[in-house]
Amino acid sequence: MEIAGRLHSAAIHLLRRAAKPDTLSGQGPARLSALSVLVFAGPRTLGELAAAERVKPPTMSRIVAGLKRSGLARIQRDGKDARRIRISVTAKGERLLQEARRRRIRALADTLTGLNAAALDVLDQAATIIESTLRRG
Amino acid sequence: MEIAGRLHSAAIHLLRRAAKPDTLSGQGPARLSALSVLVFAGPRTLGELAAAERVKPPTMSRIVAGLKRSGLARIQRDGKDARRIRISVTAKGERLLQEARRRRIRALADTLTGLNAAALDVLDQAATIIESTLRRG
DNA sequence: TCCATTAGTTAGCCCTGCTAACGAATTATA
DNA sequence: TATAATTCGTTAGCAGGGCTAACTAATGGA
Repeated sequence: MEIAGRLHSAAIHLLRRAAKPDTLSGQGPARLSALSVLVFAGPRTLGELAAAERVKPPTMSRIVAGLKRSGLARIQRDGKDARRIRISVTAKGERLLQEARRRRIRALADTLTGLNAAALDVLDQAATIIESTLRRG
Repeated sequence: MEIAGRLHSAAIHLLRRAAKPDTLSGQGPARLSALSVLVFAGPRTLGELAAAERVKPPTMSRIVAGLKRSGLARIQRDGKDARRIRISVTAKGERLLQEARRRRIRALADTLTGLNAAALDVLDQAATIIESTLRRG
């Protein structure tokens, strides 16, 4: 319980710090997050994207509509199952995500510089543990 | 540099998970966060609350209106400066906040229960590193 | 064939962020 | 002192992001 409380607090403060430069991309956090799934995990159906982001299909439907409207993702029909749609990132989308990511890294770099290799390793491991734990849960 | 991005992603997903039980309170995250400021830092004016939460005054104005409508906060006129309003938490508000906080931490703790001692130690250290680093930056 | 299931969309609700524009109160200044 | 500038908060209106309910279309099984 104690670790959970401190982790929660740390996550909140970390995100507040990191959220600022993301607004420069002109895209909200949900779109950037969905875009990063497409970039790092490849094309996905809407249901898969919704599950990965832990939101309901109608929510993801609107997020994807926004990405498409902004030219960051494209929609293709699935040949085998006409109910499914295949969502993939465009060159513009990949560029925008990488730029947003670079800005975010730079913002955090200012606060993370000064940490030694051991401390960075701890953060790296923590990120891995959190992601895998949440993926299982 | 890779670490910052992964940490950001982990924090997003962690908070998204922890936010789930908060919906049981019937209040959104912004209201709960503002309420916690009132509980732990005492009564504040609207401008002070907005600054503490890093949102603009119109946003905080609506959040406070919601808290008042739900009977979680009360508004008093400032005797010295009639432009200012003094916002304080009610007994109901304090009760609701503590319950929501307990639920949130518990939900997070539940997802961490499958982890071994070494993994928990990594998360503990990571929380410490993040908090102290952000406090300095 | 007919019907249940599945995938995605649409409509409509609420919350939360913003800017612009406003009214009221205070403070500074001519 | 009268007036102008500033400050505090609110209102209006926009967009994003979450949800449920209800719908269409396609699939697949009985």
